Amino acid sequence: MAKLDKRDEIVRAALELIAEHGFHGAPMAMIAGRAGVGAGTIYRYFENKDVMITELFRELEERSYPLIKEGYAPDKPHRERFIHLNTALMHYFIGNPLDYRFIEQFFNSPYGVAHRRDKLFGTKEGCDVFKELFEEGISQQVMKDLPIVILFDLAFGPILGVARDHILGFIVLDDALIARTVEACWDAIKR
Amino acid sequence: MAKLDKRDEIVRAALELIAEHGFHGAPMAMIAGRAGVGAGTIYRYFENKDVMITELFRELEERSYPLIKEGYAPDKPHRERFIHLNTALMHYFIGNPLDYRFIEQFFNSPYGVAHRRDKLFGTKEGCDVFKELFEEGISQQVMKDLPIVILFDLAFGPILGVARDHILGFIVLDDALIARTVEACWDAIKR
Amino acid sequence: MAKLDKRDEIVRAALELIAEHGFHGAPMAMIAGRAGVGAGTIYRYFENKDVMITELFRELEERSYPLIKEGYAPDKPHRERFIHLNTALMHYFIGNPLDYRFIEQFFNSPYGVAHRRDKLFGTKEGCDVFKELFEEGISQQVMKDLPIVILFDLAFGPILGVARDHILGFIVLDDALIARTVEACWDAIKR
Amino acid sequence: MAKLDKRDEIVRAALELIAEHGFHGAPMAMIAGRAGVGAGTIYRYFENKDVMITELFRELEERSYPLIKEGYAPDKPHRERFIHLNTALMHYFIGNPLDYRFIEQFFNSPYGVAHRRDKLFGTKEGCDVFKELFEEGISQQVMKDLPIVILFDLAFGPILGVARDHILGFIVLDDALIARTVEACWDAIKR
DNA sequence: GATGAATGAGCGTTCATTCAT
DNA sequence: CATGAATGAACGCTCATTCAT
Repeated sequence: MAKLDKRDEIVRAALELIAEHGFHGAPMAMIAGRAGVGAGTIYRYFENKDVMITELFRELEERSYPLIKEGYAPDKPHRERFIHLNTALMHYFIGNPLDYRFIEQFFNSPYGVAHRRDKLFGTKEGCDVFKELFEEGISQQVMKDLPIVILFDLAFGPILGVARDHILGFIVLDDALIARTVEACWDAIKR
Repeated sequence: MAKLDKRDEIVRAALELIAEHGFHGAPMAMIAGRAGVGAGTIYRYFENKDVMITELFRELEERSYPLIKEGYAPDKPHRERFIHLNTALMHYFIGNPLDYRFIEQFFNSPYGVAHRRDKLFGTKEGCDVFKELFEEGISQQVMKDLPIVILFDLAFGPILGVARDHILGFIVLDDALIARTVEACWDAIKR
Repeated sequence: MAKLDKRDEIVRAALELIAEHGFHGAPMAMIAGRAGVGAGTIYRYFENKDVMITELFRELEERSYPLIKEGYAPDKPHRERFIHLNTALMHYFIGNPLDYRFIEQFFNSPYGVAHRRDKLFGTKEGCDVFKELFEEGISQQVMKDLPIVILFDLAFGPILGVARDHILGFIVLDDALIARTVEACWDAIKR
Repeated sequence: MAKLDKRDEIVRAALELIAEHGFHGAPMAMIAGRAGVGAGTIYRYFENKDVMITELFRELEERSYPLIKEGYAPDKPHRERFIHLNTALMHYFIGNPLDYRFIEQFFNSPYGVAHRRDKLFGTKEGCDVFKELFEEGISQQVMKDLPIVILFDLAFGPILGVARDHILGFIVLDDALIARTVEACWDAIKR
């Protein structure tokens, strides 16, 4: 097994186990076992468990970003662009429930708070398309003139919730329902 | 210290510490210490940590419910009723940040999932005002004809997010901003 | 409830619970609960748990002694006397399984060792009939000339074992089987 | 310290402490301390305390069985065979007082009851020599026609008792005394 | 570099005993 | 006298991390 393979296996195993059992239900030894490496080996790639989790989130972000941006046309109207992005996001979540569960846990933890702080105030890049879209939408008076943070909450809060309800089996999403949900989010932010 | 005082102290300490550090960051011994009681004392009032957490949530629910329903007029138009409730909810959250953080942790945990399931499918009462309002709104074609679960997500997801951002200091809410946020939620669910 | 009643209730409850669950499976609070008294009340009658257990054993001994000696005729031949006593002992055990279980636990514990030491070397009275019978039996060359301790083991060891097997359901004793077992014990000690 | 050494140290420490203080008087931390290992180390070798105790008993059994059967001649008369086995058993006990005390505790506990049940009714092998000897002895009318369980009690009850009295210092056994005690047990079971 | 046995601090929980009422 | 709420030391057990091999 090459070096990168090992790292990948660790990442994969950690994602699976944390998604399934939460941070505290996924001991390092279990992750190592699932990854097929020694427990000590994880520490060659990650300084400690916290760092591993943060790193893992970063990789998820990087992996998902292109998927969401795929087919994104910056020239289309704001509404269309928003719907494109949010639909892609929803599809990403329900198509990758492990990723979703991990991200949800991450946001709802001290890690998530720090991360959000960095995103909003720091120099960290990430949801830049969204940010740009929102800023443009506000300035062009297509969207409500609310703090951008609030627009994020209006746009993504329901998506996260609906994705969770689907993954947990409370509802069964189909393309029509996704479209109507995303549309409703647009109603929330549009002028 | 009278008996009820002790229980209250435990509840208060648990709420504070869990809100601040999460379930796993709030050991029973630390809760006992903060409450000024012996470690074993907690177990006179709660069978175990899980039961304590569930109970704590239930008390929060009971405490908040009247606050939210206060001044609620079932005869007013749906829009007004919705805005009343959601505004009250937001005020409750930002006025009781400890409660908010605890509730957030609770929902994002196995407890929360079970609770949500009971609420949605079971006979458990609780968010009945909301449920009734939504069902009525749908049938009277004032609100979008979406599964009620999705309406919940559209209505509360943003509120939770915005409340958190305020509590964490990412934004500073005032009455105007709250009003406009709640209004935006209404836009999401209204027809 | 009069004073003696309380003490009796405690003794009864302790016997039941210890017989059923062992010393460590019978917390003082549970004993108090079963006895219908407060937890602290036990300590008015017994200095601590150890003392209570020792005392309890002593009472059992006192209670059983007359039952076993009942109908004992010191003039009869040794064989007949031995068989009378051992049969009575067996009947006592299988007729009072709680007593048996408690006694068994008691013997098999630090308490039991100390008690046995006192009995053999000290001034404590108790199994005097047996002791006299054995000493007489030896001196009259009816029984084997073995240390009296060994005679005790030969005479009672099997009785305890068979009683336990009956109580645990490994065998079903009837009068004939008891008679033959006791007879076998006699064979072990007789010359 | 090699891997097997650690396990051996744990086993030795557990045997010593349990023999001396009983199951409840031998906390895992104390066993670890005596063994010179960390508390968690025990759990690398045994799933939990119960498993450790059961395993320990099994190892004792395995260790003792060859000692007891050594020199056993299945062709000799029943009497001689019985005396050989029971004498060997007695020697094993008084030569390994720690083993004896542990075994005694084990039998007098829920573990022991379950074990006995398996032995008597199940397919578990173990005291097979004894069982065979007894069954043969009964069918050839050399021994009393009693349930085999009772024969076990008559044969071993006294041995256990006498061994304990020796270990506790109530008597001092020598070869002659052992011989006469074993002989007495034979008298109990022989026709 | 890779391993996994070893560690021990820390967890949730129990229970004999005390003492204010 | 009787109570039972309160205690806190002690228990069995877990797991992030280290380090000898």
